[in-house]
Order: sequence, then C-alpha cells, then structure tokens
Amino acid sequence: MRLRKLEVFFLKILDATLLSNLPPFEGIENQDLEDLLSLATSARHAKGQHIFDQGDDANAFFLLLDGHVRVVKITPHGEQIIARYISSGELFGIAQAIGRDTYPANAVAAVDCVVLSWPGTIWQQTVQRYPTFATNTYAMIGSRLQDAQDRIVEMATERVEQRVASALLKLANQTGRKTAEGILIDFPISRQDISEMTGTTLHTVSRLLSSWEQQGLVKSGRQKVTVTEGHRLLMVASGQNRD
Amino acid sequence: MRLRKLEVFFLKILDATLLSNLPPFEGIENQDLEDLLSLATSARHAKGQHIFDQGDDANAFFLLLDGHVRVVKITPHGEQIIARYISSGELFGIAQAIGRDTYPANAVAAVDCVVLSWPGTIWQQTVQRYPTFATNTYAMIGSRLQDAQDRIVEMATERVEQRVASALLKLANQTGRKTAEGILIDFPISRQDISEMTGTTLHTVSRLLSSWEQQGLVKSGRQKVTVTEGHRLLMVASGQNRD
DNA sequence: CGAAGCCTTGATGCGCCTCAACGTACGTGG
DNA sequence: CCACGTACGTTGAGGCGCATCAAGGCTTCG
Repeated sequence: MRLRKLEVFFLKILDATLLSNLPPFEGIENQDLEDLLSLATSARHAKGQHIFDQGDDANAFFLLLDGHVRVVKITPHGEQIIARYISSGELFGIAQAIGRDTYPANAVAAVDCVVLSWPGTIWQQTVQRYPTFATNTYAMIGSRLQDAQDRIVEMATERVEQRVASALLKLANQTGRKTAEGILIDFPISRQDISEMTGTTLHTVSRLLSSWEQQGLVKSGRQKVTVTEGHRLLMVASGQNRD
Repeated sequence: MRLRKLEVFFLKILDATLLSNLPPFEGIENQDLEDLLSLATSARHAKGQHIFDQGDDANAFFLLLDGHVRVVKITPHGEQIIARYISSGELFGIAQAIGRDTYPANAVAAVDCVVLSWPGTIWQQTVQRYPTFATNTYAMIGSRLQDAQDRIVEMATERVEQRVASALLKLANQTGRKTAEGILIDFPISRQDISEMTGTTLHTVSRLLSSWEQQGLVKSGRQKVTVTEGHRLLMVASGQNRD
C-alpha cells in the first residue's frame, strides 16, 4: 500500500503540477515550476533515517513530498526536544533563508518519506527570481516564530496536563485522520515523543493518557493516539477541567 | 544627561549616517538611506509608554534609535511573558515581514526611547528595492527564531536556577555596561521582569539573587543587577555548580 | 523464541509555587 | 522638603505537581 503511494509520486515527479498546489509555490507560473523542479533531486528516506543532523553544513534545502519528518534538537546533556513535525507539502531545512550555514536540529523520518532537495547555493537567486516564493516562505518562517513564541508562553504558564492536551490537539488538527473512533494522529508517536514535545517525562504522559482514556477523551495504544472527544480535551488544555 | 543624548539624535535625524552603521541597513548606499529616512517619522516615548499593543493593526514598523524596549506577551489569563528586549539599533514591530496584520505582543519603553517608524505599506517595496536590507532582516528574524527555539529547549530541560542565570548573562552580554563592580544591566529591571523572562515567580528570583549576592556572583538592588563573577554565574547556568 | 522497545503503575522526594507578612526605596503633592 | 502612598524587595512556612526511582507486563521483530 505504501509502495503504491510512492510510485504515484515518482510517476509525477517531473510534473510541475506536483508543486503548484503546495503552499510554498502558490502563485508561481508552471514554466517556472518546471525550471525549479529540474534543479531538484528526489530521495526516499526510510522510517528512522536522518535526513540531516544538527550541526551539519547546510548545503541543501528540502521539500517533504510524502510522509512526516520529526525535527529534533539535542541538548549538550543529550536530552532530545522535538521542535516540530513537518507534514507533506512543507519546506524544511531552510537554513539559508535565515542566514545560517549549519542546520540547527536533526531531521528524522517519522515514517517512510519522499523528499525533494535543492542545493543551498540556489536559495538566493530563487527568492530573488520568485518574489511570491519569497513572500510565502518568509510568512511561513514568521508563523514558525509565532509557534515558538506561543510555546514559550505555554511552557512558562501552563501545567503539564494542559501542555500535553494542547500538543495532542495540535497534532490532531495538523495531521489527524478521521476514523470511526475519532481523530487519529497519522503517524507513529510514542509516549516519549509526546514528552519531548511538552517538556515532561514519558511516565507523566503515560499516566495522563491512561487517565484520559478512562474518562473517554482519547483512545491510545502502542505508538498511536486517537482523540475521541476533542471538546473535552480542549477544556483540559485550557485548564477548565479543574473544579 | 539623557536630554543631551536625545538632542544629539534630533540634530542628526536627517543624516543618513545615522542609519548606515546599524546592522539592518548595512550595505545600503547613502542616497538610498536618505530616501528611506525621508519616509520615516521619529517619536519619543517616555518610560513605561506602550509603543504598540498586542492585537493592534500592524500599520507601521519601527527602528529603535535610543533606549530599550520590552516586548511582552499577555496570556488569556492575564499573565505576562517577556519575549525579548530590543536594544538601540534594532528593528521591531515588523509584523509585515512575517505576513501578519496585527502585532503579536506589546512593545513597552523600558526607559525613555527614541523611535523611527515607517508606514507598513512600504515594507514590500522596501525589501524588493534593497535586497541587502531584506537579507539582513530575514537573517535577524532567523536568529530570533533560533533564540526562541533555544529558549524552548531551556524551559524544557533546565531548572529555574539555570534559566535565571542564563537570562542574566544574556542581558549582561547584550546590554551590559562595564562598571567598577562588574557588568551592569543597563536599564531598570525588576525581580518580576526577570521572572517573566524565565517562567518563574518574583519570589524565586529574589531568593536566587540574594543567595548569589551572598556568594559574590552578583550585586543587585532595586531594579538593578550587576554581574560581578560572570564565570561562576556561567557555571550555575550550565548546572555545574551542583556537587 | 529471545531480545529490545514500548507502556504501565506504584512509591518517594524535592523543586518551586503559593500564601503571608513585613521591610525599604521612590516620587509626588501638600 | 517632608509625609504619605505605592511599587519593589525579602524572607519564612507549607504544600503540591511532577520528576525520579523501581519493577514488571506486553508487543514487535529478527
């Protein structure tokens, strides 16, 4: 099943319409997209594979065509923090855009992925030639900055319970797939992953999920979470569940 | 003394060399700077005054010529979080750059300030006309994104003691002024301000400063902090002070 | 079938918040 | 210039949220 999905992408790989519907390339002419595509390289990355690592020379930037990528920061003490998840259609590893020459985090395939990449050297000319691409990209960076600031506020003011609930809701909204039972987060995610997104421990996440499952807010299993009662989970996220 | 400083600025206000040494305008021709300046408005803001507020329509962007500006986020529950301090020479309130139409935070004069502002409508044409300005600006946004990510990692992995020490060191490096006793943070900053930068309470900050003062790492008074032993404070920040 | 990875659940302790009370410096108007 | 009010700072006592330590069950994969 997964293979079939990938084959479709490879068949379309030279077709500009592949890009034209993606947010970063909105508003760019088809001919220009063809030109861009001709400079790109496509690659598969198996689940768990590192696409690049924190500190590597940033000699390319990337577009995720299919799959999910986890962006992970490593602290000097070896702890991991998940900065964000990249969904298909998103740019990532765009160190050039922000004037860096090394990547600030690891990018790891959360599932098997298909990725396009361009040499970093063409970044400057690309943003200059396609102003709408530049605008789209910087708007995206802006929204990531916002996300980061919001997360700081969250970490500073909310309890673990609220942060974990928010994180699940965000994932469900971003990448959720509707099932009979509710909204399933569409890639394997462990208790530990969730704890690394929220600044807590896997133990606490496990306890929270157990408790929420008892109350019917979520259903969860091995590397799998389904939000069944978004409403009530949202109340937990906003702290309104305390008496 | 402060007045004299301001007068100097007003005398120079029409001089392009005022901008030419500032990072955002590095590499732009003097004539172009004159043009830019002719579109700008200058204003004084007394200490405590709000330059703009979270949620306001973003109809201008700003350059801080003199003073210090505190960027503050307000949570739905009314708590305040200090996102960053702006030093003189920095751009701020550049919502246009990241595709926003409202400001994401309050900007408050931490001391009496002199500020240039441009109408937001000229942002697009400005970045297109002056590519180096665009590059400089987006590099700065990138470094703010980095800062934010680093702060998330800090909040997720470090204890309060370390975060407060880091915050003081960062302030001392950014805006420190050398005195006989050590490096003085060059604007009024309260225990509460520090707590709002680090996600803790003014009580805990007070206790930490008292303890550090006893150990000779800092000297502090009302709205005033001097780092006397940066070395040892850095060890606290990195957690190496625990036995 | 064994090993490794993921998950659960209990017991314990401590870091830091919360609540409380009081001291001290500033500035503002009489 | 003094008196008062307000903002800022200190310090103690108590308790809670969550990390930490510990042990064991379950699934998946080679």
